Amino acid sequence: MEPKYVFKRAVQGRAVEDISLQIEAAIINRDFLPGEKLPSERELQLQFGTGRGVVREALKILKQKDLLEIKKGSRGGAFIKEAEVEKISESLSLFLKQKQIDAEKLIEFRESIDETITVLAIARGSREEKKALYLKAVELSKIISSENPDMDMIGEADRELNILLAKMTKNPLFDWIMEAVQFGFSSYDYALYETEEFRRLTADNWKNTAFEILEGEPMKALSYIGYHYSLLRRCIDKNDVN
Amino acid sequence: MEPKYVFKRAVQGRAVEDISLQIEAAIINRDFLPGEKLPSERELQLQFGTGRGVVREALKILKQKDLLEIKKGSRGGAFIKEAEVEKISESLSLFLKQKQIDAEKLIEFRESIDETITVLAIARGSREEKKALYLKAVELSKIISSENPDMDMIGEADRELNILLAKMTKNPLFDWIMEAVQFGFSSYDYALYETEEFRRLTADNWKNTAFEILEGEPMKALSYIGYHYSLLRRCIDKNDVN
DNA sequence: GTAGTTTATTGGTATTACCAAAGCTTTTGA
DNA sequence: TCAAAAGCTTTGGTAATACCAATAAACTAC
Repeated sequence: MEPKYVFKRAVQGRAVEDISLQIEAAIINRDFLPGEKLPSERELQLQFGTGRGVVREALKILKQKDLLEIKKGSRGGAFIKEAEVEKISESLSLFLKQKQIDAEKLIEFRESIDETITVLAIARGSREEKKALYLKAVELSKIISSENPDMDMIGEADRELNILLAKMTKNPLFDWIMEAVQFGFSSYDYALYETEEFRRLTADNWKNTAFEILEGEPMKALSYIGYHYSLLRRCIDKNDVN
Repeated sequence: MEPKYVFKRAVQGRAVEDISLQIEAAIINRDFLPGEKLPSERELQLQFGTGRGVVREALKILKQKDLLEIKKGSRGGAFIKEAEVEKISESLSLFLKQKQIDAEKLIEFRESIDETITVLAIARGSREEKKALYLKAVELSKIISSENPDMDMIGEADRELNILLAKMTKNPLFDWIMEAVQFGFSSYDYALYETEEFRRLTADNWKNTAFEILEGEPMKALSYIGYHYSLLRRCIDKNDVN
């Protein structure tokens, strides 16, 4: 069987770049659909008229761009991947990490985004989603009132709450931004759950927020959101020696 | 001279991943500062105890992540790079393309950010900055009322207005995000300036917005911001055949 | 028919050799 | 004396080859 798609010979001297661009273009152009498989490395090597090494380097780039998923073994290969927010936010969070942003700037930013998200979530979230959010908040409360609360579970629950909320906006951009700021800066959030007092206050506040979202009360929900960040600020101020 | 930093041997079977993670960690951890150079590929190969191929694949990944800049020749090598917003917008725009996100989602997102930016800009921008913003808005008006308005100049002025505004927040996150979402999708903004009618309305509106910011009137400024996006939406609706 | 074994495919790694670009050093020539 | 040119050296870029390792399908024995 002849290949479904034939690539052009790569230009010498910048073969890796050329190859990755050709493949990327083909994907964007929907010549390969998500789930489909690229030819094997050995086959690509022939089509591009290069060594296998450059093909591999190109594939690694595309994998990093979250365009490909690579599987080993028989019937393995490079599969076109459906882009996911998680991977995209990674690049933003990496950027933020490198820029060493201070806590207050980040909190301010997140708070503003969170307000919009909350309003949209109330407007667009389905009743099921709102219930799920509330249940997750209750779950967080339970984890926290247990004897020896597992910090990892708490962090995970907090993260999931934020993600659930962002998803309810039905706008992937909010997903993206929330994932990103959280991805790199969960450390700040952990601060909220370190002392018993803040732990309880925060969990209760999440429950209240989720409740008002369920009730469809934007102003009340927003006031709880504000309280959340006010708690966070107090925590950071106490902990940080900066 | 012995190397400044020594990496650990890479684990067999996922050497590329391991190497790229080790180097990334070292960069994030500031073991290498922007502008500094990693050891040569042949040196890294020794430190990681691997072949040169995997080192190269790892470096390509980090280059794609915008962490490295690679130069050929004597005194060449992999240099640690100062992260730039462009890369974020690139990956964001790739994501939006792949997901086929429609304009409305983008507008919605930008509008919400813009509102916060405006409020913060009024609160934190210096009088000089506010004046500069207003002057830039006047300049845009002038460009537009000229005989044959240069679309590139218009686009540039619009972009600068947004940047000025974002800078006034004194929070770089707003800067970055605005740039990121604007960069990839300036095409939509251009739509606003295509017909003579919208061109004038938009420019006037910018002037009004800047004026209210100068006056320190957040509510009035916000209402103009809202009008800006309402104009944008009408434009897109008219132009887009989707 | 099912469990275990073999085998073919495909990505992962190592090695080696050579090319190409770019900076540095030496030579050349006025 | 000094500047242009030639050559040298370092370092990334590419090719070719061989072998390892994982995986799924085909096969075999019971």
